[in-house]
Amino acid sequence: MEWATFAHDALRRSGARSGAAREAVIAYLAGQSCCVSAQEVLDGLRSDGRGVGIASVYRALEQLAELGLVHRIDLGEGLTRFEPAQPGGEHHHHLVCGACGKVETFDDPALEQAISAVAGSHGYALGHHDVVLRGACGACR
Amino acid sequence: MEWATFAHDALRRSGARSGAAREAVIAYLAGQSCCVSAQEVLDGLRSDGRGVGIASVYRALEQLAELGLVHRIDLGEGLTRFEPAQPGGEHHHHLVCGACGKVETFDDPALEQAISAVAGSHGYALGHHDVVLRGACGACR
DNA sequence: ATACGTGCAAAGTATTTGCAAACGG
DNA sequence: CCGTTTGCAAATACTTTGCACGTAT
Repeated sequence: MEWATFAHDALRRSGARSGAAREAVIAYLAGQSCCVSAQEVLDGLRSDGRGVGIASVYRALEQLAELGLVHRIDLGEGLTRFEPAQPGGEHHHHLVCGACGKVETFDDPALEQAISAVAGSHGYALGHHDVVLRGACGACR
Repeated sequence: MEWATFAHDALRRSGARSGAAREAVIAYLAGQSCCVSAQEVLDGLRSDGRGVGIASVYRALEQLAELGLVHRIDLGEGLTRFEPAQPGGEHHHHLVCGACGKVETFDDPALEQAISAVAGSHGYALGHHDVVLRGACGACR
């Protein structure tokens, strides 16, 4: 199922109404593969000729995050990034090159298992988790 | 070796002079086991009767971070936390309880190895990395 | 002496909130 | 209709910067 469809369903189920700004944010996010900032969302919508306000972008992202439809990602730049969350729980983490700023994603079962084991051994019911690796990418080393 | 001593040496080597505010920040951090915010550092110094300015705290933390003497940690609260970095490279990561806000630290070799393997397989020279696990702690579940 | 460190206040940036108007069910 | 959503502007929170003065070397 498309993420946008999934998001619409979840919103409807939560009792939310439909509105132009949030629809636009959902459509924009659905076309993103990796994390984007609130400002990037706004710029994307504005360049499509939509007169959206930044506050509506933040409100939409906040609402989607509360429903688990987007994940907040912090790459240490002093701003929050957001990305659509897959319903199945599949997720990836991020590798950031400190030299060129490139951001790559990765997904590693051994890492997930280690994380799960740590949470379990501390008595935690694991929720969301963020892993951000910083370093120098192949081209920049 | 004490972290404070290590920090002093590294600062001297970098050509920095000594100043009251930064000394106070170093002394405060040396007494912390886990991450603190800039405001917490300031409050700690102020309650010791020191007339330090918040700007000096930020400047000291920035300088220490650049020398690798403190690590910036982001737990997703919208502010940056700082903690003294051990010279040997030993470090820990964080578990945050979403219900009570408790922050615990952990250190897991399997996790570190998985991280190292991921970075290597992507051609990255691994630098610093942050792992933040969120969930419900034993008491809150 | 001279450059670095410091404190205050002002500026800057990201995000949130108050509010009146527009809008959906 | 009535409550949600929206855009704007103002407010807030954290962090950085400008500047005059103090201080270490």
